[in-house]
Amino acid sequence: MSLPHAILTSLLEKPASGAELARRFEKSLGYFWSATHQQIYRELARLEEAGLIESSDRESTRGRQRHYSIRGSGRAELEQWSRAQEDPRPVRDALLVRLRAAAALGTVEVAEELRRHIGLHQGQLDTYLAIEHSDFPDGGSAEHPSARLQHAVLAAGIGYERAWLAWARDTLPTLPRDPVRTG
Amino acid sequence: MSLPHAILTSLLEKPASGAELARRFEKSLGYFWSATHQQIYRELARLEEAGLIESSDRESTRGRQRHYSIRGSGRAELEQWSRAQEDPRPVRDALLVRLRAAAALGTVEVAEELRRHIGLHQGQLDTYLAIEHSDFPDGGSAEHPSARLQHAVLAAGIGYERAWLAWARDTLPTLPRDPVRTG
DNA sequence: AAGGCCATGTAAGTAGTTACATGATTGA
DNA sequence: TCAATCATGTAACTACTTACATGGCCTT
Repeated sequence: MSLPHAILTSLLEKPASGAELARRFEKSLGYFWSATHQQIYRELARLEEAGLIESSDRESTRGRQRHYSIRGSGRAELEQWSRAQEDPRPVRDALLVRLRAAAALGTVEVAEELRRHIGLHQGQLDTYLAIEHSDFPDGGSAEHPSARLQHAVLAAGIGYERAWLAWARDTLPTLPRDPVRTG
Repeated sequence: MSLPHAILTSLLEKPASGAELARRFEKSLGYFWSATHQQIYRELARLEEAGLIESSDRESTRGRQRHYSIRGSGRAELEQWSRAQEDPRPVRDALLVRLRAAAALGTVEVAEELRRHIGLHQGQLDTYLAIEHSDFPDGGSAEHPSARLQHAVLAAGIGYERAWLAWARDTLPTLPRDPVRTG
């Protein structure tokens, strides 16, 4: 149940339209809780219905921008949720399922796909590092508490990608050789 | 779309009943692709309908055990899927959303909950390490290809938990102090 | 005024979760 | 024999995905 709370958080940081929220999810929030614009619009409608947020235009306005901001009850809901206990959900990684399938089948070539994923994860890591460089240039010592938390969230993403890449680079050379290519 | 393929993989390793599959998901497969028994039974019905697996008892047998095994077409489907390209899904971590919410709210105590999660992740890591110790005692040098892949999958889980714990232990001391407790 | 783009939205389908129900087996 | 447990299953709901639709605005 994190999507509504992610939206409330983003609106608390700054009021926005649905499309603007979708853009924020694309480039920051979505790194650890992704959402499509369809999910966002639906959730905004629910949150407004529940009285946790309010918009400039109460009726359905197709095509016209509609600005949302958080209400007091929304902030209260967010405080309560952020204090609650909630266990971590287990990881889901389809690539690991495929590796295990390959192990069971005994014949399948997986090195190529693993290399492709290494490229994708490296790209994600580079993105995180670029954000860190631009948003937290001073290395983290002198930040005030809220910036520290934001930095910590980013650091989690960086740590995850680095661990993934380290694992993949350890694993790759242990795999059966793939067919030699000409050239 | 990994659940049916995870089930096919498990049945390829060894035929099983639904409950036995649920137990396997509990203690190994589920570490990177979890599933409840309800999902498993539903998926088994679909896979049998599609002709990819077969069971001892064709009719609905409430209460009585029903053994499934994979058919040739199921193995073919699994081979095709394990060869396919499929991009990684973005990470979803509700705790990071809560940290970001706490940063935006400015007042919320998060250290306690972070410590609780450290305990949970440490427990998961210990579980993985125990499995590694019992299933791959020789350190990984002399394993044959299929065992190497299985070991690699386990190593991914270990690497993930270690990275998470390292991040959390770096982050914890940077958080605002929580109320001093008596005693 | 027409074409392209942007913002908002609808619809349908799939996946995952939570709560509950029923028949079989076991063992006190 | 009856309570506990196990195996299988149903139902309802929520979350997420994919495909498509509509209205407004901007540019030419």
